[in-house]
Amino acid sequence: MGRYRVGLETRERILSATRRLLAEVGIEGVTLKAITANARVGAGSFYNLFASKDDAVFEVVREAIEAVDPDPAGAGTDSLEDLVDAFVAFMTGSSPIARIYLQLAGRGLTDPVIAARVLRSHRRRVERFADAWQREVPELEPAEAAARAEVMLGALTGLGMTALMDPGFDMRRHALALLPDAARLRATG
Amino acid sequence: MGRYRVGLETRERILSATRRLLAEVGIEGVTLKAITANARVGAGSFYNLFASKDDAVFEVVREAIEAVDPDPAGAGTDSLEDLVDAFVAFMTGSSPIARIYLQLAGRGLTDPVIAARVLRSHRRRVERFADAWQREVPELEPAEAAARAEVMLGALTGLGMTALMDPGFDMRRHALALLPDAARLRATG
DNA sequence: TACATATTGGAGCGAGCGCTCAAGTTCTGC
DNA sequence: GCAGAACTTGAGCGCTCGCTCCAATATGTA
Repeated sequence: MGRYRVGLETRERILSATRRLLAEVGIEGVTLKAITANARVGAGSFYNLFASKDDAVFEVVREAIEAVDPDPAGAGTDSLEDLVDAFVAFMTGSSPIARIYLQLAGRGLTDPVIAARVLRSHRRRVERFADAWQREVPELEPAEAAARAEVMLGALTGLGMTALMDPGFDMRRHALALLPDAARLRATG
Repeated sequence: MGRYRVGLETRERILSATRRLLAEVGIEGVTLKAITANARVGAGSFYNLFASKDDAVFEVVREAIEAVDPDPAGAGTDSLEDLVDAFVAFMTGSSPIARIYLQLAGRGLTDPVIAARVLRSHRRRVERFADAWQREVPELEPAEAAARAEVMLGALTGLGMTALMDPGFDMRRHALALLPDAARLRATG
């Protein structure tokens, strides 16, 4: 499976086509026919290199998440409004990863394996937000900071869904309302 | 569509079969064949009563949501905490339809037809929440009440997703944090 | 060069999908 | 009890799906 030069190149073309299609039509819209047509490859070539369609899809999603994940060093210097802005940009920006992420989360509602993966990345993000809350409002109990982070992320996720369905939706405006007064003033100032 | 007694009964049998199947096998598992076999009805009868398969699915979801409505008549008597409690009950209660609702919303991220339907019901709900905000805090500008309703519903949706993936998640606790102080005190007694 | 192995395209398989349609049956109001 | 609307059936249409198969060809190795 991909031992000769041409084979590896074909593999890359297939992954690239899958990536492009995931971005354009989402997880359910990705068909084998679309992938092979887009990669200009026969179905036989595809199955010479991948065990199944899902095999290719998971590989692309894995790579995409990895590319976005980094948490650069986790230095802990990001403010609450930084995090909110980053999340809004993630949802409303040009990158299609957000849509895929939410569709994956939707699958997680019935697929325990996917649910575990989604929850893990969710928890990591809640921690980041909780830390930022603590820095913003130092007198907060840690549990209270965590609770506020949870609510904030929930709201951002929900607002993101609306934003992705309704292009006219001003996600940033609503998202900023989630900030404590001081941070909101800084952000809108 | 469903004007004679038998027709209405058939309609109920179909909805009941759809409800049962949605609960048992999830949204992907519900096929027309399964519905009609389960309801002991020909495909033609189905299409005499429903415009499409999705039509029946939406109806089931709509009814499930309505079932937890604290003010089905729209009398304008529901408080903010009533609405939040109803949403939490819908998400965390015994009915498996909440899962279906969120999966439908997920499909709306790439399917414009579904997106339109989801957004329509979303807007209706935002209005209900906005009215309740207005009643709770009369000095609020209408636009501000609408904005708070939007954020609140976004948060409830996002928290619902977490709750459905993580059985240990205390959705109600986090949801109540979204209420204004007076209402929160009333709700937590 | 000779040969094994990897890679290729694409016709086509079998299954399953949502949905249509023509024909016959049942119900209701008058 | 009759007209006509509402209801019913289920074979089957047209389509798409993931995937298989295999002869032809390209590639790397000795």
